Amino acid sequence: MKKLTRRQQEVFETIICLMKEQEYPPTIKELTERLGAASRNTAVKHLAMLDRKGYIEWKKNTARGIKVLEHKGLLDSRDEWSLPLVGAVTAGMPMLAEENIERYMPIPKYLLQVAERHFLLRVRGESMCNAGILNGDLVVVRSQLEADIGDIVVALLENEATVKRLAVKDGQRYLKAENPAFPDIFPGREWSIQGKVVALMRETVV
Amino acid sequence: MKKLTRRQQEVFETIICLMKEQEYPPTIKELTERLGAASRNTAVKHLAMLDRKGYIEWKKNTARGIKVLEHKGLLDSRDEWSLPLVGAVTAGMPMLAEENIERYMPIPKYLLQVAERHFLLRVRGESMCNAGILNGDLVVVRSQLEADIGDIVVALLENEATVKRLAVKDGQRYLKAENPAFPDIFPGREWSIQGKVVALMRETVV
DNA sequence: AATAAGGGTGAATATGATATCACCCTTATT
DNA sequence: AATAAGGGTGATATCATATTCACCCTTATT
Repeated sequence: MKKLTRRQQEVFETIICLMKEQEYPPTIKELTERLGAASRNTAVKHLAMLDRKGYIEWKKNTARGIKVLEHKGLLDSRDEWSLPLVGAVTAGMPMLAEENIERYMPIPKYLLQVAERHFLLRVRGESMCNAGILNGDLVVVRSQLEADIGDIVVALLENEATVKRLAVKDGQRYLKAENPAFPDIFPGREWSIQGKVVALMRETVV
Repeated sequence: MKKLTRRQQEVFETIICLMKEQEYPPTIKELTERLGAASRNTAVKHLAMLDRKGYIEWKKNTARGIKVLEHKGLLDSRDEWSLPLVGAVTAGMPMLAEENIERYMPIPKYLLQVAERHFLLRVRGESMCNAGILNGDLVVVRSQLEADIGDIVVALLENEATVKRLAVKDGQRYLKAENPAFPDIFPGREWSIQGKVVALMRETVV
């Protein structure tokens, strides 16, 4: 991408700034004023240049027709997915039924490739602390009914969801707690894998 | 918030849809067309209603003057901060100098209250694994030169940054590794606290 | 039967926003 | 000395957009 002059950089940042303030792009008039310029043509020329250099997309004859293009992460819009935070995990087929969804939370895109078939779960308890998963952590789960040995999974036993590592002993699969104080679980009758933990977020209480 | 009629819900979703397509709000004309209505006044009336019911903010005499307000997480925009990912941590005053910043990454707002004085750091090594911080984790650090005993801090010793827990023994502060295999560090001559770890993100390699 | 509210039409009007012209200044580059 | 490029001014023409008015239909509610 072609480099910007100091002034062009300034104009570019002003656009981003105005977009964050208003939630939509500025008009040429607004931009002119914020730049402290007297003539709108000043803004017009800069927009044309920023468009030519690939920093924005400028649609002609369109009010606020400015689209800021990705620029080394300076612009963060559209870099997130919206995933459902699941409260109660239930056994009935549609785990993501309306009632189970507490709210939607934005998750950075770099934590997962696609948004489909993912949901969030708040971890309760210390049974996985040796795997770096603490009480209160928010885990991103990919919804799937199978998993590989060694994966950290969300399993459903008797209407209760639990996060454990999938392990095998004597040819039998079981759920291994990553904390010696907690027992491993050798599931009895009915149990199922609901998904695999693919990412994690922790907010420290300050 | 007042409930929407079926049609109003439809209009509302159409607006969000158009915003995602274009990256800026639609004009009344565009909205009218997308709704399949013949008269712009149809769109105008709906906009007025959505504004009155608190779903949007509609600025008069303004092209594309539509702001979609928060609606149970359906709209995820602007829920993130853009923080610098620091590569090399250096001793020279401006830790956040241009050269040190690898890139900017969007961080969900709920992980921290304000964006000011925060940066990101990629954790290397296993010395903090008992505190739930693993190799490769991305920690969100609040930039501060002091910290309380028990805080997990980013410390700078001899031009190297390290993440440890701040502890005290015999009245002397030291850096405690949360992994018995790693030694605690009793800093010698020059060392400093650069910040406090306030959040964490982990992306599991799938 | 009368009324209110949601939803819609069509056209005139006002105004906000964009496009473009000619022209100016300064600083490098050739 | 000539030229090109960045940066800027001011005015005008044109277009896109928003606003408003009068009027229509349907479905509940009173």
